[in-house]
Amino acid sequence: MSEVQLKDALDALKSTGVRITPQRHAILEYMIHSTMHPTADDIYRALEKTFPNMSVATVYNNLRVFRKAGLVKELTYGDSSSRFDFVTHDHYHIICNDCGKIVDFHYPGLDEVEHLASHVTGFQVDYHRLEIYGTCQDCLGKTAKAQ
Amino acid sequence: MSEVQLKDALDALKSTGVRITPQRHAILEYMIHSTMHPTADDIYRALEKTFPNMSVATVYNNLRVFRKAGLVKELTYGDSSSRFDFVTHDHYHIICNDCGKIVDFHYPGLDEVEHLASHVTGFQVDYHRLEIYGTCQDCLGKTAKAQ
DNA sequence: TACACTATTTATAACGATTACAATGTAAGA
DNA sequence: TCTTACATTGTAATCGTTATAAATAGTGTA
Repeated sequence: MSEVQLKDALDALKSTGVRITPQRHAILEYMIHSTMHPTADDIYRALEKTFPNMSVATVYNNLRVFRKAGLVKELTYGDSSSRFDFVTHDHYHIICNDCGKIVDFHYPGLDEVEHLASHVTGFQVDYHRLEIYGTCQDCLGKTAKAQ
Repeated sequence: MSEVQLKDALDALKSTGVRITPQRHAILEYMIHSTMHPTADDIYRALEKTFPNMSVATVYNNLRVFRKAGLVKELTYGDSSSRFDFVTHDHYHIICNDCGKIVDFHYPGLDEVEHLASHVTGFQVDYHRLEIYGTCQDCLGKTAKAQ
């Protein structure tokens, strides 16, 4: 399943004339298999055993390449560092304000909001971004115990 | 109208035991009268004529004070620096990918999305964030001319 | 008014994420 | 093989933001 995703991603890259280096292969593979939404540093640290002298710059460079190819989305939240999300199908994120966990969920596209916004502001709409914030069950349980 | 907003904000601050310094007054006033969504640096540069030796730290400190008091929202987008938005009533933002302009628009709350997300993930939902991206009319006009 | 206490501002140094740059390495095509 | 273009590496630089310590100003009390 994720093997197919990896193969598709590599094919997509190759078809746009991007070389598949071992580092790129490893970064993509890591992103696809990772259920969380890693930061550049997460990726760097996860791969430094396999690539002892890979540079952080390489991670950033390639994340940019993947982003331009549409394979990866950059998530910018309040905290300092960006998180990166392998693009599978459209989904939204719900984020725990206690522990920072990010969980995916699906919802039919919010076309109506886009239409209204476009109508009211005169903008040509390209896309939107939606996130929900709250507290996950683990953290709810923890605070309940602590009392 | 905005005078009332300013007075309300100052009262709200005073009631929580925060001192109203000239700098705080000026920052709040600037934010209320500004139609755009300024960065900390925008505020700093706008006020350095009136307060020639105000520090950038003062701007950041007070934005944090205002944020904790619920007077101001911090908007974190992909670009480097945060933007700050004086909280009037609930509204969403539509953002131009060309020039970065941010325009407000209203839309009835997306309760349904929150409910579904809560149901599917088990989170206790607090709030959500939605932004729409596209191109504003000015920039649409410019590219049309350029062709 | 004088004093002590606390909040606030200021100036500057430090931090951390990200990017720029130059040098080196590596792959593909003639 | 030679050439050329692309990738990686290591490091320095950048930039937004925060921490810190000293100076300043406000508040309450005697």
